[in-house]
Amino acid sequence: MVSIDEVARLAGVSTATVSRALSGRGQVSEASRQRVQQAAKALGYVVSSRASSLASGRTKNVGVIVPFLDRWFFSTVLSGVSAALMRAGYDITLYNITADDAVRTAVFSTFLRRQRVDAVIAVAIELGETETEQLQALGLPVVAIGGPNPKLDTLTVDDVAVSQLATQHLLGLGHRDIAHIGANPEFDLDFHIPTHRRQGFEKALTDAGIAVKPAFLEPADFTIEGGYRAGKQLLGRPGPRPTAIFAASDEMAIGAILAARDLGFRVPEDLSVVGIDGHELGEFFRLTTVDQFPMGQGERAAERILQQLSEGGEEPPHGQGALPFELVVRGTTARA
Amino acid sequence: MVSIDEVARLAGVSTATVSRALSGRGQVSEASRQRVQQAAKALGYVVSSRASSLASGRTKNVGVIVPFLDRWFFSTVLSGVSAALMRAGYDITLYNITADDAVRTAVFSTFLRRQRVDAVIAVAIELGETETEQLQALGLPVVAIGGPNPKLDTLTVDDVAVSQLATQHLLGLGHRDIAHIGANPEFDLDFHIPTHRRQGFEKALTDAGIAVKPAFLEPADFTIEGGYRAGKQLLGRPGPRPTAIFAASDEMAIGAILAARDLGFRVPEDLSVVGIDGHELGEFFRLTTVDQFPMGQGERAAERILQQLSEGGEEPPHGQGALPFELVVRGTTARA
DNA sequence: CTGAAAGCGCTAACAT
DNA sequence: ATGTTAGCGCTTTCAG
Repeated sequence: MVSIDEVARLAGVSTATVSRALSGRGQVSEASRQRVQQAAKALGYVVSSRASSLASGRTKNVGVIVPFLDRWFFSTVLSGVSAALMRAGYDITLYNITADDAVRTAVFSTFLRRQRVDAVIAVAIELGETETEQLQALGLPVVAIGGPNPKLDTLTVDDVAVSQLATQHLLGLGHRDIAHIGANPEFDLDFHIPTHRRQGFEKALTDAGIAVKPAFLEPADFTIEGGYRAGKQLLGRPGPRPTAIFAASDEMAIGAILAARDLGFRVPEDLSVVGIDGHELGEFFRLTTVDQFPMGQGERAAERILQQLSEGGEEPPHGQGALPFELVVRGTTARA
Repeated sequence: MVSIDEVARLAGVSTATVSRALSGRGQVSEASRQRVQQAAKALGYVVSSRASSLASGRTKNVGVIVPFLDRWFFSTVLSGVSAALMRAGYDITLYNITADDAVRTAVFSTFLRRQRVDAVIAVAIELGETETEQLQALGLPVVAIGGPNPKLDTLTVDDVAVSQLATQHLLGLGHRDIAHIGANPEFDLDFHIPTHRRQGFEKALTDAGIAVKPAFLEPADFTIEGGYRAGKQLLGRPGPRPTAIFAASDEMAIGAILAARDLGFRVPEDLSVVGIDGHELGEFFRLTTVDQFPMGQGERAAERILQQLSEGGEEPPHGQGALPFELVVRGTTARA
């Protein structure tokens, strides 16, 4: 590996000047800068992050914690984080907190404390009291997506508002008998998203003067299969049937659509269905949904971190940032 | 941050002994080891990877290169890699090679050369001549998933055999008019997977004495939507219709199933469909498929790397390792 | 604007 | 088995 000394020698300057010219810190004459850059390129020199980070305290690396990798939402957010960070020349170290509790503990008590990262982004992780403190104790910029967490800088989408919006769309189309798929107490981890989405649904209904029918509340596990089963329940059993279904995730909405088809219902003629998320499959199923732009969430978090890393220690924009969302009307909803 | 000196002082030994006791390298008396470990725990000491890696040359970190994060296959492989590596105490630095060519170039010429990683795993990346050389020039263990690449240690699944197996399953069920969805010349990046899968299909047919009908070869882009369109083509147009469809990916198979349903065909009564991959959605659609265990691929690659990293420089198991696959018969295939 | 030199926190000979 | 010590390859004062 070619080292800084060789570059210095070839450029005819000291290693200090090479360091300054390459990092952009401190003053270097244009002439020196040129010669150093040429020398570096000629030798194929790349600054050793080991040495650089030990000397400077900066690693040019951000740690990203995610609860799942193999689920669409998380990998899409990660994709956004990665794109924005790499563009800025940062590496990213990935911490996948799995079901394994030992791993989770180790990440907070050991992995993150190895001085390998300049900052941390936590994606949709419900942090325990201790974990939040451990994160703060790192003394690094931290941004959490999903929340809110009053102790951390957070980017959150207002789930109650999101599902209100989706429900109001159905209401606006003249639907009165609207069922809800989602709300599953046993599945209410991760910031109580299922609960919030049910609350927004109920609020929209109540505001419109419509009573919430318990029989129209079908719990499901946020998967296509779960949505399918719930759809079968809602549409297949005797008694009153809904004219529209609000599913608390796109995957459940897709499951419900498939269930409706299997039961001989046409969507949207016989049944309207709306979801939430902006899932990649939504387009294919022509699903009306509320997009929450997961890729953009990742990019935003990354930019926020980069900003805190560049600002020479200005007061961090600590607070609860609101994430955008948008109703996307496609083909699965129509007039009642 | 508590440093090694404080631990040494508290334990009443030198920093060298602390280092030895904590890393497990060199001889330390049981008594000293105990005292050091207690002191370290009491102070909450974690070895600084910056300092440690500069001094030792080891980073306890593996670089992983992936072409996409937001596609099921890649994120699932990554998930396997991550699980295995974290279990061994390794961090993973993620390099997402996107469509952006500048980023790709930067990864090979700069990011990977920062001395931040001990080894590299390349997931399903068709490496150029130069890139392969750059990887070798790092002087680190490298394992590539997908291939083969004669210059690197590689883990590959035999795509020709995989699709032969799937096709033979259809043949065994008595099907003679079998269509193929996949093979798309414009989409033939990434190790020519589309081409290999078509070859296996044709080989199985030929071996069974059946001529390949060009009209039964429908190109598609490996998405559900692409499979849907291809299915519509195959089943909707005038002329002879297949009794079975071999789709070169599960997502296309699912699209084809949906197309068949829309056209009024029952699966598997009127039409058998088989896919390839072992996609998470396969279960829901009761899809018969050839599973290639992506999570296992990631774990294997990680284990291979760990092995090379631990073996004190034994001859690396350089070679072309074969990855397992398995026919999973579910409900979308039946007798002709 | 530039160079000399003192570390950054740890590991690995080399002694003992 | 343990301590001493010389770096690892950079960055950053501090002088000039």
